[in-house]
Amino acid sequence: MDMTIKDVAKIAGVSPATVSRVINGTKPVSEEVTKRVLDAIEKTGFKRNAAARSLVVKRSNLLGVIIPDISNMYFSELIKGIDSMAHFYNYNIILSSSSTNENREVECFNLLLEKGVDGIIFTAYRYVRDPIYKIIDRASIPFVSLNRKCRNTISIRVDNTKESYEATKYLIKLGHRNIAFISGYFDDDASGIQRMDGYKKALKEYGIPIRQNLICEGDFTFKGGYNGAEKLLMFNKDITAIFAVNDEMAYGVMAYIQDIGLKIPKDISVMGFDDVAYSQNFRPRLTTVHQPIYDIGEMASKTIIKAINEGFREDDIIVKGGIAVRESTRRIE
Amino acid sequence: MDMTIKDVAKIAGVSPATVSRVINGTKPVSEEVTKRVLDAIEKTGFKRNAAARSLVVKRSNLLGVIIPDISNMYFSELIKGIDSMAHFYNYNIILSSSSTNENREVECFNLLLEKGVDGIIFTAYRYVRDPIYKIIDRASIPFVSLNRKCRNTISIRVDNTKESYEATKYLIKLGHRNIAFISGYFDDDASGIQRMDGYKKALKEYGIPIRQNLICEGDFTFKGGYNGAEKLLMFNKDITAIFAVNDEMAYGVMAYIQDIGLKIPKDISVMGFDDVAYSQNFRPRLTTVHQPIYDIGEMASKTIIKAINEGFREDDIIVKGGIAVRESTRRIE
DNA sequence: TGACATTAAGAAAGCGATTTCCTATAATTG
DNA sequence: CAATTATAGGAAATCGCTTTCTTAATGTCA
Repeated sequence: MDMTIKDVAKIAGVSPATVSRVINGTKPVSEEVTKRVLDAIEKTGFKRNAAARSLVVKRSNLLGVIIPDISNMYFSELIKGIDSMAHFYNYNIILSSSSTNENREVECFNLLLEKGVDGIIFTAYRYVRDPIYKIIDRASIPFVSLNRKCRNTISIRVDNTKESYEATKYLIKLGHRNIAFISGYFDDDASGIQRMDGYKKALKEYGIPIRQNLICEGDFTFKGGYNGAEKLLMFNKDITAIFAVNDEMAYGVMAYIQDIGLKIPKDISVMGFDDVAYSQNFRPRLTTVHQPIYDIGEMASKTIIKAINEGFREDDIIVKGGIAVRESTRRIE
Repeated sequence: MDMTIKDVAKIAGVSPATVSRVINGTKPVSEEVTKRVLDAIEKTGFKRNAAARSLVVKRSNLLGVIIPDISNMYFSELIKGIDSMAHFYNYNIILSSSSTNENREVECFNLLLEKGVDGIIFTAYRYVRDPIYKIIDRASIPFVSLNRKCRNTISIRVDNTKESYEATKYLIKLGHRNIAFISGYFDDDASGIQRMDGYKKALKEYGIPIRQNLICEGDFTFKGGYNGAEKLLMFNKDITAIFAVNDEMAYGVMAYIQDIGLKIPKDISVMGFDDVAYSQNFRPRLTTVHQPIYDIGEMASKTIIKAINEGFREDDIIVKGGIAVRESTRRIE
């Protein structure tokens, strides 16, 4: 049923080697023979068998992508960028949702490795620990880690501390003093914690005391933001601004504020982080730290493909962020 | 560098065949030998080469997934379901964004076929035409088409006409008579058009004249919804409800309404379609036609894997929807 | 105890491509 | 024009695994 290169060769009256040469352009083939081969391919609808091919060329033109939750806008935009650039370079991506589960994450790495991907782009959920480091160190392909520095790996990320520092400073300059913060997991070892560092640094710089009860642990979900806001506002009536460590939580915060009948930004200013697509759309539009998410995705693909071809395995690329000022924050006296 | 089954065999002091049997459990191997093989695998970090394997077993355990835009919430939830169930059955998914481009769509099919996927799940962007039918008819793997009936293919979908009819009826029963409709593309041949049919059917049934200027062509994007609302409300001051053919456009509609200072649902009711995750979150919460998106994804995986194993290629599965009543609609006199 | 059935493990073929090595023909050159 | 060099295309090896076909060893039964 499915045609092989031999079938095509027979029909075109040439050897399989010649068919291969026509397809890949690896060696000159006369015009006349080329035409015969092309015709045979067209006629048979032949598609070369990728398994057989990668067995000999030792490349699959497949990129593995591991992310915690594909239905999170941040990740879907990222993937869109990754896929687009991968496609440009003739790669396809194998997607693997690690959920929010470390074992599953390890499983994803192993599965992708077994599938013979040429490289893996991943965003670790919470931390990167020994089992994953062991896999990375053993494997012979390059890895790109997004949003987190990671040994033996190419990392691409914004300067979380700095961006968060700037965002906090922006709120302070608007006159806010009682700025609450909804973080990621306290035992996270990357973006969440770094963003908290930036927040604290800005407060310190302006001589504003860090109040532990204005800092609330979050989980990057809408509900986490909602609950965080509830907890914060219930006990701290003086809060004038809330800075959430990602946009999804910021929208949760806004929902709570709206639910208790307050207005944004009149009563409370809200600042997010990430600048996912809907933050420019949904009302009120969110003031947030902009990450060029799609571009980071594209960069990840481009970089890993370069790494595959040139053989390097480590780098640390910082991309620029910036504050997208929109409607959810305002100046106060 | 990378270990092969031969290396493992040598270290364990057995033949490659035996190693294969231990890994796959295809034939009994004595306990003692099994242990030696397992140890060797552990020690070497051996991962079997998927290319070599699928070359002989003629299966890749890979599912192709083609969707127009992964950064659209509807599709990302879908993919989450697909991936989750695929993982359960030991499959991985290769994702391919077709963008909103027919040529690219065809390319995606061909690329996935070449990669040797065992089946393809797709959501066509606008219509399915000859080039794609040709591919489907020629291929020896099963296809699942989401949200659209399609020849020689297993389709899974909600009854768009019926659900849309019910939604419109719901608005009518709330007292609305001047119900505007923002459709998909007018030349779409599936969900968009079917949803419009349902809308018209309900109006007819209640003796409400269909006013062509209350129907506006949309494109499934936020901006499309926003612009549509603008166009509709600019010229038809009597509109009391707007029914958009998907949630993203419904949020665009709501944004426009808010921007001109009107209130939802006090001044205008808004109805969506799809019930993506954020529709339960963002305020005001959207009243919308519920599709069990994640479940449809799971079902797609399960069904296609069954089709792969049992060899069938055609079916038409209708899943139940229903109206999720929330905050964006209200009763009027 | 001899004949037969069972069982574990090895040898070797084969999956469908690519690629190296080789040959036959055409082209080039002194 | 003979000798050398280019060039197109074929034959066969190879990639790493699975699987069929054997074989040797053990167990069973009359």
